[in-house]
Amino acid sequence: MTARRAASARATINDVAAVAGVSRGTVSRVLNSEAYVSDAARSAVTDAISKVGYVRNSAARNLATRQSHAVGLVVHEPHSLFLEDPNIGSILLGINSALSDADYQLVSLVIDSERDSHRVAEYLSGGFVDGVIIVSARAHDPIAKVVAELGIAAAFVGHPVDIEGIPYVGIDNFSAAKAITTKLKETGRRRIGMIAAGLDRDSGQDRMAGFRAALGDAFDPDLVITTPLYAHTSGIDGMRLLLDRAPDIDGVFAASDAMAAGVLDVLREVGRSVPGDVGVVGFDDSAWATRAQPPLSTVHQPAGQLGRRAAESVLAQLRGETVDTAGIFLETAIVWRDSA
Amino acid sequence: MTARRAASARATINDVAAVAGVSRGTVSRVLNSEAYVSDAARSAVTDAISKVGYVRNSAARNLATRQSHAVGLVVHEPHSLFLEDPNIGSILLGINSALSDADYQLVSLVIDSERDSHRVAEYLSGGFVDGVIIVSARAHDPIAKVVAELGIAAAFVGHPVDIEGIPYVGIDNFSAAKAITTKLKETGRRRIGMIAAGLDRDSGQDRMAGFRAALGDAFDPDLVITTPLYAHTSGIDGMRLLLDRAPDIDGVFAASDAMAAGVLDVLREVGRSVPGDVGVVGFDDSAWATRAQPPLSTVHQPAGQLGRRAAESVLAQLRGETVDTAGIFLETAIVWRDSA
DNA sequence: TTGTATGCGTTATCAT
DNA sequence: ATGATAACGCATACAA
Repeated sequence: MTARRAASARATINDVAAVAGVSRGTVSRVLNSEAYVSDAARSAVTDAISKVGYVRNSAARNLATRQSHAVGLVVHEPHSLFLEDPNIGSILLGINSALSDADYQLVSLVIDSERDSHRVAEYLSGGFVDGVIIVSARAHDPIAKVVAELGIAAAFVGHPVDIEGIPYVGIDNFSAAKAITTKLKETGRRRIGMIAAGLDRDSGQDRMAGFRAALGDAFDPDLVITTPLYAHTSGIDGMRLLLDRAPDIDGVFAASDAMAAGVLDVLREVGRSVPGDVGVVGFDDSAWATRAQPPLSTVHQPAGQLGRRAAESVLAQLRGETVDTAGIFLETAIVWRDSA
Repeated sequence: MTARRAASARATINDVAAVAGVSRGTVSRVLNSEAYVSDAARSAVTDAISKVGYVRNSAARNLATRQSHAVGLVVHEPHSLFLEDPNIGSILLGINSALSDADYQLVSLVIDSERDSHRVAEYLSGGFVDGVIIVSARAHDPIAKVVAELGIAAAFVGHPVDIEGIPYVGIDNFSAAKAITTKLKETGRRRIGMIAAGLDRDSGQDRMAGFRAALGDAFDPDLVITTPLYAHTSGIDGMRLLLDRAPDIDGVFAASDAMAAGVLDVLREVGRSVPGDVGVVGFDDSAWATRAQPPLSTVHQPAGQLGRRAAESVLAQLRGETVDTAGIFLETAIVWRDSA
């Protein structure tokens, strides 16, 4: 057996109009639920629609309205994002949910190569989408720049440090980091270190600042290890360094659960108990946190809401509303488990 | 500061034609790299294109050609898939890569509600996409049925048990399961159990059959625990049951790494060493495998290739080629680590 | 090799 | 409240 292509001719508005005994204009009006349609005409049209099995042709509609009824989601570095970022899935679901409610289609634009980057840039300027959502852009992001210059409706999830004038939604990383560090301190720790990452984004900077604020005078810059990636291996390397610099360390704040898991591995390796000898806290409340031994105390991010709010911002812009670009910050919650 | 909407009028083929001093037809020809265009005309057109900053309007093109140059990826159960399935990210990347090469746009259609399901079904019949790829459909999947009836170009990643006539690409679950079970047996184990899942798909059935085939006469149906989900908790529950039924068990094949990790947790809890007392093997070669203590011996899936081949099948159908629907099976590899 | 004319299926404008 | 009719921007068959 072999596969075949689509066939059957599709019904058009003309067919519907003919069956309903009205004009195309009237059909179009009921399709777009406009006013000024008689009940008789309306029911005749809806009957005809189901009778001929009409479904509207989007290409023609997009051409006529100059809108695509689609919103793009730009996904950079898909490898690290899809395989490492614990929140991306929930963010995507939140976006889809909001868009779905408004009958917009989500189009995922994944950038996995230089070629993709060009294609997507062209895609965005080509009218394929009415708006765009960008997740975790880095500084000097070329696509983000294109979007800013184009003036297309857009929103960021997470805020790139070098782009202004585009609304964004994120969490208050500073307060969250400060809160969990404070809680860690309150378990009686005296020498607390941090493994910081992603300093090329606001989020990374703010987590570090929150840590520092929580410690106040007790803050020791030597006890802060910085690393580019939020990866498991970064946690391992970071903890080794920390142990070198301060053998008497008794508390660690890792800026991600993945890194915190690495910290745990090193601690087990050198025979220090958790939370007995050392208290460890993470960030994200990802699968890493529940999987770890012991399960991690960490910061929960409202990932789904992050996506939903970003989508709603784009939708509002599309409706012509004026949107504040100051940034929306969603509440986080501390989840206290057994690692501290 | 406030955000604004798109503005600037876009250049059309007419503008290009005017600047280049040729007709629209000629411009269209060089755009589609057809033959019968003089070098002079071609270079004049390309110059004009960059001069006026022309980018083609897809809606108009789609309307004229009656094609969308887009392929949909239907993603069901996004929660479990994005949050649990270790391979979905790589599959998506493989699809995108193949589509990108052919200048097709990937459109992710996520189904997260009844409403989504209807929208997507309509979307598919509405000419928004030329083809569709469906990942891990279950039996009685409504979307899969719509696709089958529509006769639209399509391919499955993984094979739903009740749909015929649509090409699919997957791995040889039977052989893979048989191979890793055999290898586990060869480490000297005598009482080997299995935790099976996803029996509503070919993949789940085949893994169980492979396990049985590897054991031959030593196969004991009492040592096979079946569970619907490939989840971590399923592994925990399954291992407890197994321990009840066969306290002398010394080997376990879990049908996913997530479940194998659960097995490990239970074993640690009851004080049995791995791989000393019990040898454990998983399936997927996901992050679970490397994160586990000890790291899991498991079956590696060529996830990226899975996606790529499915996309290529759809592309071939779109070119009008006849495609075999017998199923394509990709090679797996055993990754031997420390858990057995 | 190139230009012209027509059609793709909607929406939107203007009469009626 | 409804019906004609003109865009929308491109591809393409046909003529030249």
